[in-house]
Formats: sequence, structure tokens, C-alpha cells
Amino acid sequence: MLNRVILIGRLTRDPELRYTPNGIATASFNLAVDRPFGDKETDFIPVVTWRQTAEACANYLRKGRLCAVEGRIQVRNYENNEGKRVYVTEVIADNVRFLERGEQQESAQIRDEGKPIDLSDDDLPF
Amino acid sequence: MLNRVILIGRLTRDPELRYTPNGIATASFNLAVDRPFGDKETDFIPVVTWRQTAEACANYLRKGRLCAVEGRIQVRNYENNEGKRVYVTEVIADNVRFLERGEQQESAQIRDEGKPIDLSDDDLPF
Amino acid sequence: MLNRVILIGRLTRDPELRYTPNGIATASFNLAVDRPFGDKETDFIPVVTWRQTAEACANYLRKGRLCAVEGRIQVRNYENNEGKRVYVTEVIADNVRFLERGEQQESAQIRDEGKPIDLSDDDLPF
Amino acid sequence: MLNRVILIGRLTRDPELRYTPNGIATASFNLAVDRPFGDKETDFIPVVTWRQTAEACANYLRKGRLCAVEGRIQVRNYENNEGKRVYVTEVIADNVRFLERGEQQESAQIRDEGKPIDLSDDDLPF
DNA sequence: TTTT
DNA sequence: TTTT
Repeated sequence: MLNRVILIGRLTRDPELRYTPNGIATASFNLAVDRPFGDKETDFIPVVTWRQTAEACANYLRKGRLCAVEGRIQVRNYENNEGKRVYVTEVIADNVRFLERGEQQESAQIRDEGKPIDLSDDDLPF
Repeated sequence: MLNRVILIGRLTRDPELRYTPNGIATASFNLAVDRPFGDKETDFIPVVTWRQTAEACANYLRKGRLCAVEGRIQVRNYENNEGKRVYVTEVIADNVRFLERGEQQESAQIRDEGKPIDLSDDDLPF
Repeated sequence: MLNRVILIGRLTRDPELRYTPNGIATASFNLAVDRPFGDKETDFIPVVTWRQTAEACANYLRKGRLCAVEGRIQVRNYENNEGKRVYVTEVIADNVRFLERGEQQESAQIRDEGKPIDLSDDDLPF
Repeated sequence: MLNRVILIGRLTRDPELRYTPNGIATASFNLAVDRPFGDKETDFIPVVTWRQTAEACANYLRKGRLCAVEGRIQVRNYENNEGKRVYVTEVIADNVRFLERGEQQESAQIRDEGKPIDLSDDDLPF
């Protein structure tokens, strides 16, 4: 009924930009988010974005860069090649804010207002 | 640096209450959270609570009951018996609100203010 | 850059539904939100919704009903009739979930995806 | 029942640090938060912190600095010297993250785990 | 002016 | 393996 996530962290690598067969952009990256304690632990959280948000992430985010992500938790599952069901949890982000600029840019507006894409499995770029 | 999740959903089963060897309570359950679209999809999100929050969940929550959960995303990983690294994503909840009462209760105060527990692997009840 | 609020509380009165001169619906109500402590204090927080969300609130919410609200804090100000500047803080909600049903309904989908309305002062219904 | 706010914005001035008669630190500042649209509007949102969080804010935050704030909305009211009831809405922050460092510091841990302070009116520093 |  |  309600599913909201807000993260601030740093990218562990450059974002990966791909396109579905229908030409829809999607960008994926992992965020390193330090736990709020003195124990120096870090969670590495997979983030997925779509459309203009994806393209803006690919353009402006780089490994090590700090950003804020707003979205929802999504849990998908599939059968792997050994016939076992695998669960994948990702944050589907509809809003990403760049908190450090590279050379020139200041945080552009990138908010994904779009409806979810009904992808058949072959559409999926991963 | 910041990691905040808020969910509202229904329990898919009764919570499971366990205790670490040191006597610390922990309760686990899955929340069914409908996606915010007409596509009738649902995410099943694992939630873990500790201490009094765990005991209150075990006492007051049941399969099908609606609740709100506030916490953070945690990603842990371990090597399974085939030597493969498995990633487990859970919401560690520090605040749970019961949105439907059973017979008598009204939503008690259950907020986990505690510092994280430094468990060695053998302490873990799962 | 980022402004997100999530509230769960009860309406102190029935929502007030109004229309701008251009026919855009807006609903307002106050949420009573108990503080998360034993001190029995309550915050009364003004909530404003627009368009279909406004109409759904007017249809389904009533005084005393529990709901969840997702939105952003907005601070507007105006000069009162004594020439003093008055600040008004409201939560502009883009997502409202009905957590108790009245007679028949189950929580319909009501999410305001719309762009902000550029109202001149005379458009404002209050 | 649930009241959660997350903001990212810039300080409009240096924080103001004060102490209650009992020696409890409190820091106040306004955050400028741009609206998430092309309309170039900004909300100026008052933030209040307590204890170590207050002292860390006073030490590390300055006018113009970017930060993230996690807390809850509080609405208090008082009678002004003309006998009118005035409503004041503030975000009581329990977690502040410094997103830009000044000279030396990196974002220290500043989380207010404390119970609310039961202040009599004369304790209040404003 | 406030709700259960 | 999933809830209303």
C-alpha cells in the first residue's frame, strides 16, 4: 500500500546504461550506504532507474559520486539455470539528486513520473 | 549516509520470534505491499525487528494484519553450502505501528532505540 | 532539493472540498498525529490535496478516520489585513492511503501525478 | 502515529545555538529547499535540533552549506502579545548529515537518540 | 477550532 | 513459500 525509500550514498562504479528492445533507457548502479553507527559497516544497495532519469544518471553520475535516491523497494524473482528460484531486491528510483557536481553541471531536474513499463521477459536488458 | 524505508502492508504469515544465545529477541515476517499501479503486482518484503519491538510484533501481529514499518535496508551476504555467495536484503525496522487491532489491543508504543547488536555468526538464530 | 513527508494519523474533521475558478479540485484537512513518546502529545498537521486525490479524499475520508499521507512540506506566506506577514506550513500530499474503510470501499488508487498548478491569487479557493 | 520528514537543502544563515536553563543545547536554522519543478520556487523550512546534534550543527554547518535532515513535523502554538494564537511549524531533526565539508571535517555521526525534553515554558530559549 |  |  505504501513503499518509500530514501538513500544517500556513493556509487561503487559508473552507472550501466542499457535500452530495452523498445528503446526505453534504464540505468543501474550500486550505492554504498554507511550504517548509522560506529561499526564502519556499509550496505551496498542496487538501484534501477528508467527513462530520462536513467539517461541523466548515465550522464552525470560516476563511481564515487554522492547522490540521493528516492524510490521504492522491488523484489523480483526468477529461476536460475540450476532450476532454483532466486530473489533480487532493488530500489526502483523515481527521483535522483546529484549531490556533487563533476565539471560543469548543477543538479538538473530528473524525476521519473512515468507509469511502470510492462516488460515481457525478452524486453529486459539484464 | 542516510537509509530510510517506510512500508505499509499485510503480513503473509504470523511473525517468527526467536532468541539469540544471549537472549535477545528478534521477530521476522514478510510484508505484502501492493505496487502503486493498476497492475495488481505485489512485493513481498522481509522485515526483521529486535528486542521489545520484536516481542510486541510477536504478541500483536498476525497473518493478514495491516501494519506500518519504519527502518532501513540491510544487505547481508553469506556463502551457501555450495560455496556460492548469497545476498539477502531485509528491512531492519526500528518502528512498527499496528494499523488493525486484534481483539483488545490498541497500538502500543514499540520503538527500537537500541544500538545495533554485534552478533557473531553463531549468535544468529537463522 | 529533496522534500519528503510521510504521516499516519486521524482526521480531526471531514475534509473540505473546494474548486478553483478553473475547476480544479482541492481538499484540505488536519491530521492528528500522536507523538512517538509516552507524553500523549499530538501534532495537528494541515494537509492539502489536488485533483483526483482531492475528490477521493472528499469521498472516502471522514472525521476520525485513519489514513497515510505522502507528500512534501510547503511554506507559503501572505500579508494579513494588519499588514503583517503570516507563514502557513502545509503538507501537499500526492499520495493518500485510506487505512480504514467506511461502509463498502477498499482503498482505491489515488495518486496525484500532476504538475503543480500555477495559481494566481484569485484562483485560490481559500 | 507516524511522522517522518526527510529534507535536503541549504542553510539560509549560520545555525543559532542556544542552551536551556538546564544546559541542554539546541540549534535552529532554516533550510532552503527548491521545489521539484521548473518553477524556481523554494520553501524555507525551520529546523530544530537538540543535544549533540545541535552542537555538531553549530560546529560544522554554515550559511549556504548543503545538508540532509531527518526528523518529524512539530506544530506548537502560543498566544502572542496581542492575545492571538500563533502556530509555529518546525522540523525536529534527529539526524543531520553534512553533505559538504568545510575545511577539515568529514560527516561525523550525529544522531539524536534522546527522549524528548519536558521543558517548562521558561526553559525554552526562544 | 482538533482525532482514537 | 506469500497478504486483503
